Amino acid sequence: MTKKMIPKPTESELEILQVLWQHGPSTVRFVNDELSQRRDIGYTTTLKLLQLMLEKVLVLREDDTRTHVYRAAVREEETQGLLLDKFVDAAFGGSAMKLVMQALGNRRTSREELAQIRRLLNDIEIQNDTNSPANDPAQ
Amino acid sequence: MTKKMIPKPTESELEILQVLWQHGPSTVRFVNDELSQRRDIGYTTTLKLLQLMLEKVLVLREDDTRTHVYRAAVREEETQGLLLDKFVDAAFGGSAMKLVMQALGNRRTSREELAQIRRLLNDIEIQNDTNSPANDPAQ
DNA sequence: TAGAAGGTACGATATTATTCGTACTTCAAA
DNA sequence: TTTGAAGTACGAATAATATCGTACCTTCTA
Repeated sequence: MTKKMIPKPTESELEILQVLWQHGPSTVRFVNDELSQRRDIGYTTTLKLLQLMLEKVLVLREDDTRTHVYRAAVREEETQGLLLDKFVDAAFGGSAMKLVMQALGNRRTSREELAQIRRLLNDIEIQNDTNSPANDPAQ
Repeated sequence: MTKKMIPKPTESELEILQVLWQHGPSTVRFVNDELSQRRDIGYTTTLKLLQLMLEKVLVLREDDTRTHVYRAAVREEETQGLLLDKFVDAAFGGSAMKLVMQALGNRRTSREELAQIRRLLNDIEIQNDTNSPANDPAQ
């Protein structure tokens, strides 16, 4: 019954998860090639990282084949949500609002993206109206 | 001329910066009391952290008085911006958009906050129209 | 003026994350 | 059937953080 608790991935682990999320199940060689495009990293380093991630159950692997295949064991959105929560606390004193304003304020945002956000805002507003009987001034 | 390069603060350092940003220049004692409310931490640990932060010039201090007073040497928004960039890369593969959607999607957002975002979106749109001659499909 | 209270300095230790070398294994091709 | 290319396993070195003990200094007050 206990909802699967995701251990917070480290920077390097996250880098690897990105590869797996983006490309699906992959060999060590493939993951390493991807990482190598971004920075200097040895093959056995990648291998070791994946092995550690396996212990933490951040990834799963198929080892029937000689060349093992790893795949993410944690979902992208869920993991990002977890990290986002911690990040909002750590860097923005818990204010998701300040974070959103920063994120939108300090970078180019295309017309299409703006529209996308507006749609989301509408959805949220409708949901607010539907669910909460009165409005609830923050306490 | 080189714009001051902010070293990326660690988790603990950020915790301390939050205190200094929120309360202004503070003594070690005060910072430690604040941190203690959130977690177990010894006085000398806080002291040491502040001393290390002084070396990295994340904080400045007045030591004319016997009891030193520390204050943030980096601005809140600037630091948050820096961290946000890195975080977007690390956790969201560089897509600030995905981050914003997550941040808005998975938490209660009050009517007032929604309005605030809408205002920001309007500002951005106006600025887009003013500055860019045609629209620039992301490349 | 002795000594307790409350400061600072700083070395030592523990912990975590990252990195890589080396040994061993398996497979396929010459 | 040898050999070398491509794998995996895993211990150990390194680096960065975080934590704390202890020594020492300053100030107040009984």
